[in-house]
Amino acid sequence: MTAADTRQHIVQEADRLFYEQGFEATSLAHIAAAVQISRGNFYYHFRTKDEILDAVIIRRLDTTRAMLDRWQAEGGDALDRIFCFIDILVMNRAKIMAHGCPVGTLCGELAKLDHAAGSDAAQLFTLFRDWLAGQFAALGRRRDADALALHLLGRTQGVATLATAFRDETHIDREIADMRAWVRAQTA
Amino acid sequence: MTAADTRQHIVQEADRLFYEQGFEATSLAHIAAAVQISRGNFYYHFRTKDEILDAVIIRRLDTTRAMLDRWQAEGGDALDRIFCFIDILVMNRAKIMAHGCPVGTLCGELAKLDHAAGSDAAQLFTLFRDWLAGQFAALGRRRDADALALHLLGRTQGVATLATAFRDETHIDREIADMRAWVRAQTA
DNA sequence: GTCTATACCTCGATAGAC
DNA sequence: GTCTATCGAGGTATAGAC
Repeated sequence: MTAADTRQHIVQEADRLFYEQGFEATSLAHIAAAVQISRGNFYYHFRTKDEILDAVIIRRLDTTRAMLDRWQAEGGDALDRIFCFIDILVMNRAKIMAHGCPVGTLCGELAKLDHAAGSDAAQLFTLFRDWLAGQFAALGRRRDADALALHLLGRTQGVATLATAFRDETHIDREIADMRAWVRAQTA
Repeated sequence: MTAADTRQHIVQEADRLFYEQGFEATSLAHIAAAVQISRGNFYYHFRTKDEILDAVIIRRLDTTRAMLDRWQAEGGDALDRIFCFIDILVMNRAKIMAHGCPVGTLCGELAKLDHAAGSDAAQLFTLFRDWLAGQFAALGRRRDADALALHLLGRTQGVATLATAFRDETHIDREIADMRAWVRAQTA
């Protein structure tokens, strides 16, 4: 096992645990157990717990960018691409009901902790915001593209928050259908 | 200082700190310092930290019920009352940008902690949900009142989440105006 | 590069004086 | 009813053997 492999493994498991349990509630012992290394070994790869958080955020930024690029390359029109975004809620429904949106809950937790990495985490939202604005611009809504992007982003966050609290699948399905109809209405 | 006074004071400060910093990040030492009592004295009033959480949730349920009752008694129509609900976002804007929605963030944190009190915290949402459904029913939307209530509740949660992440006042104002227009359109 | 052992701190919680 | 003193567990982080 090279150092890079172990490091990547740590970041991957930390990413999952930070999402499932929260950043503060996840101890280095949890991560070490998941990666099957000792707690001491951890400090060969990272100097502090905050450094892991930074690495996790960078990892999420990378995977998010890759996902958006993939959607962009898949050859549909802007409407199809916005539906890809909404489909995140469909595909991750179970996880969202259990742990919320990975982006929204991380930003929320870091805000409460008054953590310096809060602005880095918010860049994850910015990635979606700018990408969505690009799609709405392509649909001929260049003037209010950013407002439309924020609106849709906010709708997904609201659905995720209520999904966690109520675990009401009917509500999720209805809101998703409503969002799709709203998007279609923007272009018509 | 009677025991009831001290207890009430503890719950009041715990309520504030749980909102500002989160439940887990707030230690008994924080609360004791805010109330200006010793850590030991704490255990005369509560046996565990979880018991404080229960008391905080009950306090929030009580103050929320009182607020909804006040709105109901204030003598406007259902449309005015729904606007009172939306105005929470206006009046608590600064706090929401700093710490999010007190209900949404508590439910989210307790879900990640897999905490038994999570369902109690969700009752705070249920209070708003049922009250809003009553208003929509009064507006002649009895058949889909609950769906409309959940939709509006979700919208406010989305705004709160993005407000914390972006601290973008323009976005908050725009979404509030949009929500008001949406409510008006439901009754027309 | 990974380990064991451990330092040091803060946490929730308890005991007992006043 | 409030205090001081303290316990044991578990947190982050470090030292040094292998």
